[in-house]
This record gives sequence, C-alpha cells and structure tokens, in this order.
Amino acid sequence: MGEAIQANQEEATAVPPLSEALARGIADLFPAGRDPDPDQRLEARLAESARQGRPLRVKLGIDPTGSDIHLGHSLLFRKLRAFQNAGHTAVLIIGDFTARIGDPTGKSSTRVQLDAAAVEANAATYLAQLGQGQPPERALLDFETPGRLEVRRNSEWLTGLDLPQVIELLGIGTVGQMLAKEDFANRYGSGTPISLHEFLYPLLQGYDSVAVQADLELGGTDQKFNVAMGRDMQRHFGQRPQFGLLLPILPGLDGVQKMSKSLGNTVGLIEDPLSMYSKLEKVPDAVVEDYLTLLTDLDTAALPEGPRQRQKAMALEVTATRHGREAAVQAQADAARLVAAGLSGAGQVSGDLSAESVPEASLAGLAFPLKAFYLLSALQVCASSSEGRRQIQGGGVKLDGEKLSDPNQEFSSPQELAGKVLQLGRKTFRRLVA
RNA sequence: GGGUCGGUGCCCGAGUGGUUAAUGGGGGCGGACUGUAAAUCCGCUGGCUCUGCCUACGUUGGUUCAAAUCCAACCCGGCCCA
Repeated sequence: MGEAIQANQEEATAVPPLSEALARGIADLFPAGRDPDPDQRLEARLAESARQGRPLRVKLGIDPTGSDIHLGHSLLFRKLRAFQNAGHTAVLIIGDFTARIGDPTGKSSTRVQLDAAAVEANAATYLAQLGQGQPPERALLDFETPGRLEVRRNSEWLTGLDLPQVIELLGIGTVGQMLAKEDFANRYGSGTPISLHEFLYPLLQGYDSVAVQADLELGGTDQKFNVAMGRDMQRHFGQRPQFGLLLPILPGLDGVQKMSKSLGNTVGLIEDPLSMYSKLEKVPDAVVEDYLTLLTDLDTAALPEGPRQRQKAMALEVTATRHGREAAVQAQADAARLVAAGLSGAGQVSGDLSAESVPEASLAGLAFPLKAFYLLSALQVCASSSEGRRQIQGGGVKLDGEKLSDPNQEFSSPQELAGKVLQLGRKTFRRLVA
C-alpha cells in the first residue's frame, strides 16, 4: 500500500509537460483530467508510451473533396508531423468513403456527393502535396521513416458494413446529440434541409477511430463533436477512448472567415513562392499572430514589434517552410521590386525579376493577331473575356508596368509580347513566353 | 399522403405583362489613398476574339404582338397535419 502510494507520487511528478512542438497553438485538448491517469491526461499517456516503447497512434482524417491542400489544412499536418518527429505513428485516414457522404460540419447546406473516381484522383494529389516520395526534410509529412506513417482509406472498413452493423452504429448516437451539434442546430432552426444520411457522418468518422485504434485524434475546433463521437464509439467497442487535440481554424486572407477554397481566401500549399509571399505579406494585422503561431516555428517574442515587420517575417517564414529559404528570400525581393515598379509607373520590371518567381504563361497556341481583352482570358488571368475587357477598362491591367487602356488593342505576333510581364491588379503577374 | 407557402444572377433579396442582363444590400474584383494593410471614396460585377450577337429569373409546355411576371403539368424545398 505504502509502496503503491509512493509509486503514484513518483509517477505524478514524473509526467513531463508537453513539448513546445506538441503544445504550440493547441485550441483544445480533451479529456484533461488532473490525475496522472493515462486515460485522462495526454501527458500521462505519452509517458506511458515512452515507458512501454509503444508509439501512440495519432489519427488525422481528410476528405479528398478538392484537389488542393491549402495552409488552413496544413497546420493539422504540421501537428501530425510533430507527433511523427516525437516518434509516434501518424495514421492518415483518407476519407474516400465519407467524402462521398460529405461532412456536414460547417456547411449550411447538404454537400454534393462525389463519385469514386473523383475522390480517388483527389486522394492521389493530396498525398503528392503532402510530400509522398520526397525526403522528410522537404516533405510536410514523414513518408519514409519506418513506422511513422500509415495511410488508410476508410472504404477499407466502411464499404463492408452490413445493415445490422449500421443500425448498431446508429444506436450509439441520439437525435438529441445530433441536433445539439451547432451546424445541425443552425440548419434545423433556419429551415434548411438536413438529409438523414448526414447524421451518419459523425458516426462513421467515429467508427474510423475504432478501426485504426486511435490513441489521439487531431482536428480543427469544428471537429469536436466528431472527435468526441469517436470516443463514444471506441468505448462501445471496448477500446480505450482516444484523446482529442483540436487546433484553431485558420482565418483566411480576408482575416475574418475561415480559410476555405470556396471563399477564395486561401494560399495553396503548392503555390509558387512569389504569389504565396505576396498574399501572405498583406493579410490583415489581426491574423498575423495566428499565422505565426500555427504556420511557423518562430519564437514570436523574438520578432520585431512593428506590425509590418512581423507581417513580412511571417510571410517569409511560411514561404520558406514550403519552398526553402532561398526561394522565399528571392520572392520577397521580387515582391518588393514589383511594387516599386508599379508605384513609380515605370516599366522594365521584367529584366529584374528572377525567372522562377513570376509564373510563366505560354503564348503558344494562341492565334495572332489577338486583342488585349482576349489575351487575359486565354491565359486564364481572367475568368472570361468579358471580365478581361472590364479589367482593362477599369485600369487594372499593365504590360511591363504600362497601363493598357484599350481592350481592343491588337498584338500582331507573339514576339511583340514575349518576355514582358503582364500584371492584373497588384497580385497577379504572368511572364509571357513565346 | 393532405394543407399551405415558396424556388430570381456568387449569396441575400426586390420586382407581379411591355424601355432594361433585371432595384437594393453583402461578397468579390479594379482604381485613388496607404504600411503592398485597415478605414474612406470611386468604378465594375452573365457569356462571346464584342461597335454587334447570344443565354438568363426551378423544369417543360401553353396564352399573348410581348412573360421573371398569367395558365398547366412536373421537379425540389420549408412549415403544419398525418
């Protein structure tokens, strides 16, 4: 008895706090009991893991519903990587089955269901963007070190469920729980339709945790309900319930709404350095600190105080984490030159810019002579030729720093344009090549 | 299944037979200003290699010289009842 108490005390004092890499930016961690109980406190579970030499299984699910991963997703992967670096096993679940239901979280309407082929294509591009096939130093996730990554698809276990099993799952949640979930509550309250199959989504995501025997699930704060559902599921199936580690939802470039492709306020993971840097260095001041915390490892206390300097430091560092420091520094310099050229109204920026930082746009395949407004849509700088026309009329289009004024201005040959830089507004640049 | 109300451009939302890509707001884009920001002001915001031509108000038909606006059927949804 006395020994047991002593052992407990030893354990209590022996549990180290979470490392900076694991703790940084966490919005919520549950359960967070006070006792040194490895089922109630993550620090204790980590200590147990170290003692037993058994890596924790850290689950992160992604639904391959789009083709691009953006910075808003990346903070979850960064945290997952931090667990990999600490020696744990990342279990990346590709929600190929659930993607076809559509996560109702954060949605104000039923999501369109995708077909299997589209989902599979998206999954492949996701893995590529996460760094599959690249060395761990350059990749977002460590794909190479043995035991550090499992990639699973939830169709593996969800496709085979039969009706009795589905009914068992449905029995674990209640209508009250579902309607208490904010998204459903809002939709129900405002008379927006909720399809019955949408109730299945949290249950299936929870069941994923059972299938992979997760110790910990990562997610955005909007995932709390679903992650908690995983705990209920695991308990029901006789497993130790997972911990939930939630990260903030990254605000988008507008600084207000969450970063989301449909809102058009994203920075893509594979975006070129110049546009990545240019977008980041003008995010609203209010979100710069969030970006620093969630997207970099910088010691924010050591940065200069001026908001503009912090903004630049953040943009540089985030760009560097994706493209390397050299490319980021180059992008920063190019961004400054472009702005200077734009402000002075002087042309001839093209020669000063490094080739790789301004995306190229090929003139090949275009029929000359062509008119200025058509050029914009043909190069996909504008969504339509009509929009191109309007942008020129609005004074937003420059060629080598010189404002175009006539949408109907004709260019007779590719040589007339090759080597020049086409600019739309302040953010969009294209180096024209023949 | 019954009753009832409704489906308008990226979103919300006017418009109820007749200049019209269709009031207004939001959002977005562009311009001025600025810190490449915010705030403010101004412009644009269906498509088309465009001085003109197309396509648009859930769908399909119909009435009419003329329809987003009238009629019919159908599809989809909210609410109430079952």
